[in-house]
Amino acid sequence: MDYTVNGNNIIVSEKDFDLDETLDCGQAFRWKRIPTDYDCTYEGSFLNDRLTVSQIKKGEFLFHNTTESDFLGKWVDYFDFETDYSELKRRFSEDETLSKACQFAGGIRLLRQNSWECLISFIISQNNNIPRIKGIIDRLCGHYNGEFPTPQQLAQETADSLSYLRSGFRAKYIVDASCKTASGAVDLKKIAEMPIEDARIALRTITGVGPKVAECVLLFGMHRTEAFPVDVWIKRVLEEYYPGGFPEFARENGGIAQQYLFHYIRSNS
DNA sequence: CGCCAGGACGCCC
DNA sequence: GGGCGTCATGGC
Repeated sequence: MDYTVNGNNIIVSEKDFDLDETLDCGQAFRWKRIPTDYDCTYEGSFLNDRLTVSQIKKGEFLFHNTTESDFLGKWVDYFDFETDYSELKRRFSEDETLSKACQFAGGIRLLRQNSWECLISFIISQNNNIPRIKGIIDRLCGHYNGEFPTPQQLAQETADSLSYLRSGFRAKYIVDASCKTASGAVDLKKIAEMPIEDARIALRTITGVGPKVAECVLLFGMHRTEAFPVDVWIKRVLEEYYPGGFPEFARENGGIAQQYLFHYIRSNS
């Protein structure tokens, strides 16, 4: 990744990055594509830091109204710019299917999101579709001045008081996750450092967090790249292309591989 | 109307 | 320990 300061903006050059593929692939739900003259532009936020970012052309990006210190201090980490995805994809390409998936959607990066926001987001995601997930999270943040509520704030709510979300049966899961996080019964910072099997067990003490949601929180919210969420699409990939098991060499970054495969199989079905 | 959506729970055997 | 109905909501 290279960058230059240009007035109030930062210009970023990174070939292993595509805005649509990264921000609209189902790993984050609070980015909105807005119409501009650029290839594409997204507005969104990480914690309470808002950002407008455009793709000027393939591999080149404009971070609007961003200081160099904010860029280096926040967005480099969020977009995982210090990880060499070329090297990752080179290693993945030893496998034929993964090689095709990397060529198909090679601009996906694994965002380093906030674990708490991820936990609530993926609880909402269960048995749901992406547009509706976004709508529910939008109503949730809209209720708190556009910012994502804290565990303490949400712990005061009940399934009834959350009815404005229209999140259905998931409301009681949101309340349980919030109470357990606010009370310290669930400590996301500690869970992030645990051996992964212990982390899975700890996350699943929350009602409404099963294998899939726990894996998503580990991968997207704690950057545990060995976490491997399996949904119906990935199950299909495993049955069709990996009857003998997922290749050992790719497992330490299985979650990133999973992102490429997920996008690949969905777009080609 | 039925079906499905990046699932989890409760109950059954 | 696997199989299956149920859980809200909304788009198609």
